[in-house]
Amino acid sequence: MVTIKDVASAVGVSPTTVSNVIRGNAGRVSPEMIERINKAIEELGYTPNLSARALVSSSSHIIGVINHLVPSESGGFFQDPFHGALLSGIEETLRQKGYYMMMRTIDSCADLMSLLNNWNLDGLILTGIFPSEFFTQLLRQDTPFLLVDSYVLDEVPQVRLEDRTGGYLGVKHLLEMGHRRILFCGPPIYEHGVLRERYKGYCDALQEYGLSPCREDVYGVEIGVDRSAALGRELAKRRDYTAIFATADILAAGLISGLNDEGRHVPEDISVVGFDDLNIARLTSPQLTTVHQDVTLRGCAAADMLIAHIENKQEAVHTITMPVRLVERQSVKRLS
Amino acid sequence: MVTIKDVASAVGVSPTTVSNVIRGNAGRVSPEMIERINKAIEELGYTPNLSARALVSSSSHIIGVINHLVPSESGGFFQDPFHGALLSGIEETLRQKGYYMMMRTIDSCADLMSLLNNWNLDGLILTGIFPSEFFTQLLRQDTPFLLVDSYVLDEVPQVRLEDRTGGYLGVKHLLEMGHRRILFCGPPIYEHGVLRERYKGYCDALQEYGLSPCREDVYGVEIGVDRSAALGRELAKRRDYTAIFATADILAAGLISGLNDEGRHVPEDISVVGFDDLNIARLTSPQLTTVHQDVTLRGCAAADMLIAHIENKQEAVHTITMPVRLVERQSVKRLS
DNA sequence: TTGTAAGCGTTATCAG
DNA sequence: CTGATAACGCTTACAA
Repeated sequence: MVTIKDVASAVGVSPTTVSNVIRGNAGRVSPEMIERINKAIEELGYTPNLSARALVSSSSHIIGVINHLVPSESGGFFQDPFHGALLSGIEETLRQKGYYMMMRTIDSCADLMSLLNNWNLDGLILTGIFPSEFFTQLLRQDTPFLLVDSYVLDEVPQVRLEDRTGGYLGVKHLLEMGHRRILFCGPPIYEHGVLRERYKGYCDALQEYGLSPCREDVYGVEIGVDRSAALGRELAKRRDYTAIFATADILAAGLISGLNDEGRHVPEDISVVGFDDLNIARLTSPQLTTVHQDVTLRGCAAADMLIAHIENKQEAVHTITMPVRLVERQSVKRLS
Repeated sequence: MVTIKDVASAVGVSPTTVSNVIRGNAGRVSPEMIERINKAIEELGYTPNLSARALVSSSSHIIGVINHLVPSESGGFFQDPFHGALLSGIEETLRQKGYYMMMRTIDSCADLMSLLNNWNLDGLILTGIFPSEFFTQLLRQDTPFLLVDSYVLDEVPQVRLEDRTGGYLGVKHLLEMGHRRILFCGPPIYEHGVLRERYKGYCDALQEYGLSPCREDVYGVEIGVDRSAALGRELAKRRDYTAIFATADILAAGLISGLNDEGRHVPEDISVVGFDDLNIARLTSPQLTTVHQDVTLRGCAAADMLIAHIENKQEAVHTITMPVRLVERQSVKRLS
């Protein structure tokens, strides 16, 4: 391991000077010296020891990307293609801006706090569902953090989506295609949060057509292939509706599969609209009509926003909202 | 930030003693002292600064999980559900064994070497495709590393799969169901590696039935929805085969979708066998008959094996091979 | 059983 | 423009 000292003695200067040229502390050192030192750095293959830097500067340039472990769906986090797309954006942006990404699932708030202190994390991106205890604790300290796709209170910094509009667009499309009885399927609805908003959009659209939502048209189902397929089989029994609005493509795909198992076909018998427009929306047969969001871009936005907070706490924004749009494919049938 | 010193002075002992009880260096300190110190640690909310520890012990307990960035498929790494499942296993195991996971895509070998030194990484897990230059460089230094699902030389430590058997099982199943002309679709075949093995299995099975493989039955296609669907549309034109063996479920799903676009249905017109048995295998219609592997378990195995290398370089194994089996679902039709 | 002191590689302060 | 020197929080000989 070659250190600053090695470089210094190779060139015949003090460690301080080497440090200054490394950290771009220009002005403070002569051009020819910079030249010589850079050459030595190159030749010796010097790489800064970031642990040491973190120690002395109490800033690690490490961002924690955290998922709260829900026991019922162990590993589900990574399996969900939504998170893959999100991570892709987060990782790329962090890397380009000179940050490192430490990924971890956690059980408890204490876990998270330990992690934070263990590594002097510069910031935190939280994905998934967190009990509000986490936020009260996090808000009480000063490491910036931010939520993506959590079901969450307004006070917390986050990258949001036009969820209500999304719900509205998906359901309105079904209504325009002649459907009148439309089921709403998504993870259990929380008081605040994404799903609540999408549900409101669902209601908005129904209302616009003079319809009113009813309890037995709303189904709660956890994200996951097995459970959504099971729900699909269950829904195959009902004959009093013609369409389903699902709050995630992965759910929609499972539903289609379950319906199929029971001989109900999409879109001939039942029309389905999804949400997200992930790759899988084009892998199902029929391809899924869905509400599009740019998940990867959302990851980028999250990372950008967090870094803005870290580097310049003043002017950084607290919340941003990303747009949605409807993408028509093959899973909706026009009723004559 | 509360440090060892704070704990020490709170209890009225030296930092060394505190350090000893923290690091479980028992024997060296009296029971009642241990008691008092632990109490103080608890009360003050002490958390070890791992940067400092890494600095002094030149071991960080951080494992780098690395993907080589192939420009043509930016972000593809994360999108691929295979990697999601893999990561899930890796993360869980690392965490349980007290390691931290730093994820990063890299452009070049130099990038990787910098990362390694920057953080004193204790080990490396590589996923994806790497030029052999990487391996020669990595083998030349002494941080343990390991490959999962790369297309790779034998000398490198890795978690393998019964790829040849997998190819054999999938194709044999098609043969048993009466198919005689079977296409092979996968990413471009390299001289060594996973796909080569699967292809050998394909040949094995054909040979067993007195058939011989021919060049025009082998298709190369990069992993990705668009490209595999496009290939599906292309394959819809050929009428001289009845079945396809795809080396990944995600490919199989794309193919089915593309075939569908052109009015060729699975399994009525064409039978398809996939590989991996990811969640999506149950989301396609028809559900995919596929060669199963336990991807998450493979991630666990990889992490376990790497840690064994790190903590006990002697007895750790160099390579392990995980089993496969065929899972029959609905994408293969029996020819009368 | 406990304490002292040096040192890991870096940055920051201040003096030359 | 350059260089001592201290400090970051921790571990580890070695000493008491």
